[in-house]
Amino acid sequence: MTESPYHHGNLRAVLLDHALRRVRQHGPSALVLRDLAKDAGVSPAAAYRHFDTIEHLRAEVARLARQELATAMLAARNRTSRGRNASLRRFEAIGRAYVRFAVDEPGWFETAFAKGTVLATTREDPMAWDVLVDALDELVADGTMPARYRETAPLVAWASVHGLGALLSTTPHRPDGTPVDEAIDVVVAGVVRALGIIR
Amino acid sequence: MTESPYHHGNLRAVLLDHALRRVRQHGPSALVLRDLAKDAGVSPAAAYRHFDTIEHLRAEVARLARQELATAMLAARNRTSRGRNASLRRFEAIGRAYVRFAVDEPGWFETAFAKGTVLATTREDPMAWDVLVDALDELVADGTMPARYRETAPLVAWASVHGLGALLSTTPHRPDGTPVDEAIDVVVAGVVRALGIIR
DNA sequence: CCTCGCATGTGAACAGTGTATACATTGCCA
DNA sequence: TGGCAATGTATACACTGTTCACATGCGAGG
Repeated sequence: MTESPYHHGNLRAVLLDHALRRVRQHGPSALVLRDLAKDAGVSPAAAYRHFDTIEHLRAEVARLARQELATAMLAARNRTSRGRNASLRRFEAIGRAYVRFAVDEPGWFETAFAKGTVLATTREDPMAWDVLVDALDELVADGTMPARYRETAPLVAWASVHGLGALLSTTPHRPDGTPVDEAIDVVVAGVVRALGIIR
Repeated sequence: MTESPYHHGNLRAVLLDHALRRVRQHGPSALVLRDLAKDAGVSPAAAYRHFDTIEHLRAEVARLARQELATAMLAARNRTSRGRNASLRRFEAIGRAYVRFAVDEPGWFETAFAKGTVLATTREDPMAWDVLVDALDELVADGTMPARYRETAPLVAWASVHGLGALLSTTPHRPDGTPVDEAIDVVVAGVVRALGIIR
């Protein structure tokens, strides 16, 4: 495959793949049309057969980045062992994974939430949101979390981890400040208290 | 003043002023050198006598935007009446002001925390950070907040309001979701609980 | 007071962007 | 098999940031 110069068939996917790779290493600003075209061995104008404008391409890459985030959260969730306090440990693992993703993959994280790319966070790709909601339902179901906080819990939890993630991925890690892992523990513990959970 | 084409003396300040104005209305992407030069009635190259590169200009504009944020927080703090629970109401007012700034001035908020412009949030311009820390000290001093949470409180509070602000200013306000004011109330209440404060 | 030096601004150019348009190629289907 | 719609090319254009040689004028030292 990938022989004929014309019609190699999946140019759209190839462009997105290279975009995701570039953005991962060098951030959203590394997403430049002509470079992607060169990566794919194609003329710059060819991209316009698949994306009306580069903003549309950018939006799609952002969606894929958000998908990566959801995958990381889900993986962390499934990595958690069963047993005592499993629901709480799962919930904490998800939160930690969110911030970890922001720190370990700053390029993807920044891309995921770049202005103009998010049309409706919870509507369009409910994956990450659903992972959170399911974890919260579990907490209520086994009595770990008071039901009265259930309604507001998603926003409280999401704001906290998103804020920490944004701060840690934007600000270069200062050697004097709190180490990353401690910061994560602190914020996750804060969320747990905010949800009325007593350990 | 502003007569001689050459050496109008405060070009640097004028450029920053126009940049702040443009960025306020149309976001960070509206910061284009040639337009700023045109605004100031000056050749594009003139800017290079005051800024090595546009990134330096951007960084300075970001600093000014963060200063606006701190000013808004301080104003909200001082607008709070004295009386019963004054320290808590002040603290809440500060948090609300942070998110309100993100919602009401998305251009400035986004500019303030754009990647690469924040060298060390808490170090470089401690204004906003200090406002928060002072409010927390007050809470501990009058016994509203347990002292054991004092150390981790700044990070918990900051992450929450910054996260909500980032989400609300990035995501266009969806008519179906929680109204902005309710979202703010929910998150602020969450922070209060996370800090072990019982109303 | 004058003059010369240095800070500041100008003009023209260049490389790198996204994008539009006219044209070329190919796969597919009637 | 012939033609047509989908896909890719070549070229050009407007708009970025940036550089460099040159122009200007303010202010300090004779």
